[in-house]
Amino acid sequence: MLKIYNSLSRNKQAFTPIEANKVRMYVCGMTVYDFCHLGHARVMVVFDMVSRWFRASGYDVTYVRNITDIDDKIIKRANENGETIDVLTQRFINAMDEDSARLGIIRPDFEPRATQHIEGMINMIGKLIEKGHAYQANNGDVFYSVRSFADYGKLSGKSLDDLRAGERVEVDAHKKDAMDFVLWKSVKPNEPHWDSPWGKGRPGWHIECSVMSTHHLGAHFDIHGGGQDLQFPHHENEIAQSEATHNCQMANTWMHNGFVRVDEEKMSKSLGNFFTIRTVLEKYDAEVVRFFILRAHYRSPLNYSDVHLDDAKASLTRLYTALRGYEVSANTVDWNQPQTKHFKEAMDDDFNTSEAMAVLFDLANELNKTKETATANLLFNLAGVLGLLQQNANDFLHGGAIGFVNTKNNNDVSNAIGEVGYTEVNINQLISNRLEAKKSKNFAEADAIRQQLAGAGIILEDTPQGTTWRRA
RNA sequence: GGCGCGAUAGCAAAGCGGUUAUGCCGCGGCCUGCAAAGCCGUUUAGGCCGGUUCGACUCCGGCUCGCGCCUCCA
Repeated sequence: MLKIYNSLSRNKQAFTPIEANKVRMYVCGMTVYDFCHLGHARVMVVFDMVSRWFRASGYDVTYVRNITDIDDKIIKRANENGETIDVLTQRFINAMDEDSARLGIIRPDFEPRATQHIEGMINMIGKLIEKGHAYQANNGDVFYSVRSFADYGKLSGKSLDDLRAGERVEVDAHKKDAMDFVLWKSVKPNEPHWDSPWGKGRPGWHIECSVMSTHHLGAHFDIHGGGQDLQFPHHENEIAQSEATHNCQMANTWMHNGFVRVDEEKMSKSLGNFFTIRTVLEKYDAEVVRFFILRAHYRSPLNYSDVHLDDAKASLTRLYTALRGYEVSANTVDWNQPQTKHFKEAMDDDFNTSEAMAVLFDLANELNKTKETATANLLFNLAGVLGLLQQNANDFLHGGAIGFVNTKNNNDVSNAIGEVGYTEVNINQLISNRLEAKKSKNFAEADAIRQQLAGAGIILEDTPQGTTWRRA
């Protein structure tokens, strides 16, 4: 039985789908005005893992992750760059898709863009005004009246009377209550706008998620996810909008993943301490990043540093080393074996990937001892549930380092260290040379070759089947 | 000021009221021409103070420290 920690009830609860065998989940995605950083990577990887586990558990999953493609920061950035909003957002959507693909993310079933749902937003705002939950202020903006929604604060556990609105940011004088939030912003010079019953303008941020989730999943769906920082006010506001509009619960389960931190501080654009996914991928294999994210529980804070990435790489190398040389193929996992059962119990316990991954290491250990292809297959398929170990083992082990492109593309191995680096051809030639030296008991020569390669980060390993190599 | 989260060995990170988490690193052994990989073994834990209990890292209370949200943020 799958249990999930629900932010709404603040405890783990058995998951019961609204409709048998179906999971409908919505996750707040990115605002596309810049490259995705590791915090975004965590949301993508975590909810990819969640959707994979539901599918592996036999559910028919509909996964929606939105794209915010209209917002203050986008407008500002487009102006700064002297490009149109469409060009800017499309560029970063493309970049996001690339990053996401490299991290092994299965694309969500729907990736709606806010600008495709303006009409739906206007409709929902209209309903909210009709029902007395929203009002147009005299500056033309339409606000949601938080005091009109009795349950406001139920997700974040906040009480309107205890909040310190205006503590850090000046309150808009047009609001009735300081915590009221904007649904529709009236047009300003040189800004994109749409026609509406309240004049030309554009939507606020919160309304888009209520509208897009309703559009794809209905008024009431199973899971709503996102980063912890969205719990308040964004998700609280979504609840206020959707539940006031539809008179029913919006999502049964609210899931929030923990932050990625740098030096014990939240990684964020405003703090400027962020690392973009593509920067990190210049140095580390994307699977190392995925492994790094999944080996921690999704709700725990995750500290980013090169030391931790190196550690993750070493761990993943152990798994791939075990798998090297086996012909593996995708199979259905039998969940009744001791190890798979353990894995399943861990995953069913609020997606405990840490513990589930311990099973992968148990299997690697068993494989190293028994050398049974069946065990290799089990390891491959079980890891596959998490989107791990799906590369060819040698490809992973050979591809570890950066900067070994032989621009001269020749087979001259005599002077290969340095700016040129080694190609597979170079390395295989050296291995063959070393083998000859070993045969003639010329160990000094053999060791010299091994040293030469080691100096370039290439480690040789003699096995009964011959010599293999990997990048350090 | 309000609300919430966390503190596990050198590092990372889980479960669990009593029985090896796991990975990296270190150390010893086996293996190896020597290594590497692998295998076997092994040193380092549970912020502090109380309480409950036959027994607590695990439950309860207090304290200290760190982090997050209350502005946009994944």
